This record gives sequence, C-alpha cells and structure tokens, in this order.
Amino acid sequence: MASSAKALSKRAVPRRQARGIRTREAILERAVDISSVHGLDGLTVGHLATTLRMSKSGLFAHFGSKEELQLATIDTARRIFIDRIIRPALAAPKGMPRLWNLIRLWISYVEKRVFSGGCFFTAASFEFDSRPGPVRDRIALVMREWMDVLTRAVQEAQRAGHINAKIDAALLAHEIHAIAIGAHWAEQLLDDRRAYARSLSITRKMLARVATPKSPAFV
Amino acid sequence: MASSAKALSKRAVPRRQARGIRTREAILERAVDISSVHGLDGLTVGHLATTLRMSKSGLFAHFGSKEELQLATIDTARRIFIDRIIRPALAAPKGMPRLWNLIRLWISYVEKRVFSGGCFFTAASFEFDSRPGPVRDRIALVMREWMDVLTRAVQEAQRAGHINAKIDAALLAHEIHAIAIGAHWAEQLLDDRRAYARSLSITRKMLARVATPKSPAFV
DNA sequence: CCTACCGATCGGTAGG
DNA sequence: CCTACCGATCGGTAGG
Repeated sequence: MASSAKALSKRAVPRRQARGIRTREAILERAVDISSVHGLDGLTVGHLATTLRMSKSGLFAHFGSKEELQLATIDTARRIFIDRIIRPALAAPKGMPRLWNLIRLWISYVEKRVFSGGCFFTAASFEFDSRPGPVRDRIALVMREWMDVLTRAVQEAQRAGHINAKIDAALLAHEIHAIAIGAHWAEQLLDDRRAYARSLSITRKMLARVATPKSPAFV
Repeated sequence: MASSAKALSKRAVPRRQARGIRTREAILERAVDISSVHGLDGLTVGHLATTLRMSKSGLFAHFGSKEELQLATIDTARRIFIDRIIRPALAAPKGMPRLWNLIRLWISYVEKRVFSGGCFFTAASFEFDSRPGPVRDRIALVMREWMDVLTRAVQEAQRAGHINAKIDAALLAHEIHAIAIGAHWAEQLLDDRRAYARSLSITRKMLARVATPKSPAFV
C-alpha cells in the first residue's frame, strides 16, 4: 500500500502534505498504544517523540497543544474501533446474528491485545470520568455512540422477532457492556485467563433468556 | 476524640509520635481523595503538600518514595472500604441478607460520593492493570480479597439454602461485580443518574433467578 | 517538620 | 521537520 502510493507521481494531494498526513497517522497510532498503557495523561510529548525517533517540537508541530493531541488520539482510537469491530460486525444480517457479532468481535479484539494496554476506551473512561473538560466530553461522546450502536442492534433484533419485544433494549445493552468491562478487569488486573471465555458464556446465557424460538442460533 | 487524646498526659504512645501518626493519616486520606480524581500517578507530592498546607519535604518525610506513598494510599483506601462496606455488611446474618447488604452498601457508598472521584479501586484498577510492579500487585491483592469476600458470601448463601447449590459461586460474584463497575461507568462518565438504581434492579433480578423458595426477601 | 536545593522532565515557543 | 531554548513542576536530598 505504502509503496504503491509512493510510486504515483501525479495525484490530488501534494507529496509534502501526504507525507505530513502519514506522519500524523503514525504518531497517533503510537499515541493510542501508549495511552492504553499509561493513560491519556501519562502520554507525554517527549516520550512519544523518543519512541518515534522524532524531535519533540517536530512532533508537536502536528498539534497545537497536549489537549489537541489527546483529542486526536481519542478520534484515532474511535476510527480503529469502528474499522475493527463495528464495520466487520455489520457484515452479519440484522437481528441476533449482528448483535452477537458485535459482542464477539469486541471481546476478541481486546483478547488479541491489539493495543499493549488492552481496551483504550475502558482505560480512558475511568481515567477522565471525574475530570471535566473537552477530553472527558470527547470520550463520553464516543462511548454514547457505542452504547447507541449496541442498543440499536438489540432493537433490530426485536424488530426481527429474535428478541422478546418487551425487553428494555437500552437496559440489555448496558448489561452486555458491563459484563465485557468486567471481563477486561478480571483478565488484565487479576490475570484471569478464563475471563473472556466466561464473559462470552454469561452473555450467551443472557441472550438465550430473552431470545424467541424464532431467533437463529448464536455461537 | 482529638481533644480528649490531647488532654491525656500519660499514655503509651509519646505525644510526638502520636501527632506524627495523625498527620500521616490526614495525608493519606487526602491522598485517596486526590487519587480518586487524578489517579495514583496524577497524585503528586507537591500538589498533595499544597492542599495540606505543608512543605513538600515535610510531607515526603513520612514516605521514602512516591511508590511508598502510592502503596500507603492503597492500604488506606482498603481500610476505608473495609470500615464503610464490609464490616457494616457483616451485621446482617449469613446467607442472602449478608450478600445483599454487601452489594447495597457498596453501591450506595459510591453513590454518596465518599471520594471526589467515585470508586477509588475501579479507577486504580484500570490505571495500573497494564503496568507491572508493586503498585499493580497491591491493587490486585486488594481486589482479589474483595472478590473472595463476595464469593464467600455467595457460598454462605448456598450453605444456608438461600441460593441454588448448583450455581458457580465465583462466577456469580464476577457477574455481580461487573454490573457494579458498569454502573460506576454509566453514572460517572455518561452522567446517567439512573445507573445505580438500575444496577441494583439488575442484580436483584440476577439473585432472584438463583434464589431458592427458602431465601429471605432482599430489597 | 522546615528551607534550600538538585537534575530531569514537563508542555510549549522562537526561529529557521 | 529541526536546534535551542523557556519557566514550571516533577521526585528526591542535604542539613537542620
């Protein structure tokens, strides 16, 4: 991908600007990874520059302030989350299959340790939940989006006749989310290697309780 | 309490040492509160000293290093957790009443905002879960203790015939814990004020599903 | 428990 | 994207 882009001589974006964008993306992907371990506050410009073999000011030129860097890091984590979990999950048909796909892909993505520190958003949520400001607001925005995606998936499953229509969709979404957070906690802090398998099993039972006979199987 | 202690002229602990201990306790209680908002890493000696109107070095004299301060802060939070939740919960008889008391007191203690940042241990857990070292180990130790307390309460309820003996006690304890963490998350990050009531209602239904007819009511 | 320090690192800027 | 800085703050120490 990178080499074919380099091979092009005529294109819309000037070479200089294109390289700047690629550098920015490389910076931000590293920033997401570092933040997943050290937090968005533990992410420092100096450390980030060193690991990228850049000068501090050279890196800083891409962002106006540390807060802008934090916000851009959150946006990058969001894009990765959408690319890796939400978009692939939409491949399954609406209803129980799509809902189950969302849960399964989410758990397996954290299990695979895409980032060194596990789930970026869980860490960021608890780091900033008591610290008012733009960073907290941005994290909350992304997490509301995610809860809406989960809630909508439940509602679609209800409309498809896979889940009992009487169930409170938002409440079920919260239960699903809580079980996943609990799995991150047990796996990462307590080194409980059965945590992810257990959370999938709990969620499966949870869904089985609200599923209609019409629902396709989910494994 | 403080004045009657001062009035005593003869006692086992010399006045100087007693004052030192009280100062240390005051420092650590403030440290728990600051950490609940800014994290155990965001807790700095300078800021802590300023809010206590002490010199940095005067405060630092109580601890050999920042890491020692962090460890002592965790121990203090643990003691508060035991005093405020576990000990009062033990007042209820073994079985479902005691288990329900643990859950109820835990949720209400975070709801009451005993600390500015909500639940100290949830924040600390996610801050250090990917950062090996003595601080992470100490947090994990306390959390294992807490999971053991919860698991034992479930087992006692099983022995008392209040909960179905076939239920996996550790698994139920993990479910209970996950729902509570999910409530902290929704309440503190998303400003969802129904989060705590909802988590109690979810947990109540969870227990109702595994309770035997012999179980006392829990509300 | 204090004053007076230390080197290192923080976020950020000037100027190229 | 760099070098060369800035003042502030970090954890920590000497000496009392």
